[in-house]
Amino acid sequence: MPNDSSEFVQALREAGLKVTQQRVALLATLMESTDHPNAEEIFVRVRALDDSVSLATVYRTLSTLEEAGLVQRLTFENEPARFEITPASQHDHLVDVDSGEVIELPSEELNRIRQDLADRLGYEIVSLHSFIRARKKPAVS
Amino acid sequence: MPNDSSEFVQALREAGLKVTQQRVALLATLMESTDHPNAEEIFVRVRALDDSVSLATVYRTLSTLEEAGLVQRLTFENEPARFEITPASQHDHLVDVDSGEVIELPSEELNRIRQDLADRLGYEIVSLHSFIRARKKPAVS
DNA sequence: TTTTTTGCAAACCTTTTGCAAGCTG
DNA sequence: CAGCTTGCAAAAGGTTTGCAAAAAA
Repeated sequence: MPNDSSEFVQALREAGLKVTQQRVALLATLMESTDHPNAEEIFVRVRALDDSVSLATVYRTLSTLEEAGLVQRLTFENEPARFEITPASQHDHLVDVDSGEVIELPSEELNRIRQDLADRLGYEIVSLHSFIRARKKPAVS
Repeated sequence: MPNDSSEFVQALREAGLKVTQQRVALLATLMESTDHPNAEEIFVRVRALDDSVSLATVYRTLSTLEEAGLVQRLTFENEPARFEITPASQHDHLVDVDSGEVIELPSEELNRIRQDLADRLGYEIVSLHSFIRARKKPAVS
């Protein structure tokens, strides 16, 4: 396994996962992606770095990395799952129903309230999945 | 089409939809369900009322009713979509990752904050999909 | 060398769809 | 009666899996 210097190699080691070319390529791809690509899109992008990667491996690796907490799966309606590198702080997503664009919402306040609700019910939060489907309002003159 | 007295018949009329035995049966089923069943489960329950209903119709009807705003689709991870009669007030869902149980969270405050965030970005909310995956904490003595 | 990971292709599962027949308004 | 709705069976689309070969530790 190449290039121990990479931050991804380290992340994989810390997660107790074997360091493979494919996993590193996938993490690198996801790190460069500012949008929220789905498996198919990730597949295309990963192949630019390593054209040996198969779609099956993309799916398998995404699940593995999700389980390890390195990647976050976003489950929206009527579309394949999207993915992102686990963000420093949890946030909600606003999905533009017309363009499909995803905007990340700052939500410390939302997080605090949710944390509180869960606490009160005796639950600890495992993960959060929040998206608001919304439509751009005509600009106010 | 039977029994005009039913509240469901009226709801369908108001939505501008044709009143069919299948739609009424599906609405009745969903109204009786306190859990959040998926299409397959709804299919089984509807057949208790009207054994002519097909699974295809369950899916088609759910989509139709969703579009009409009478039904809400809940998209969780790694499982088929679940449905509920459109609730009086929007709420978040807490999903017990061990049991699969879904708990509805009171969230006027969350709603207000989200409304605010969307407003500020110039968006109007179309629908909300929020679920928190959580695990029961051991009871504190 | 042992064990895990991968590629390929086939399978899976949920959801959608074409079509002819049956209802609704 | 015109047009929407349904049942059936087949198809679609995203995701998973069995297996033998390849790579990691």
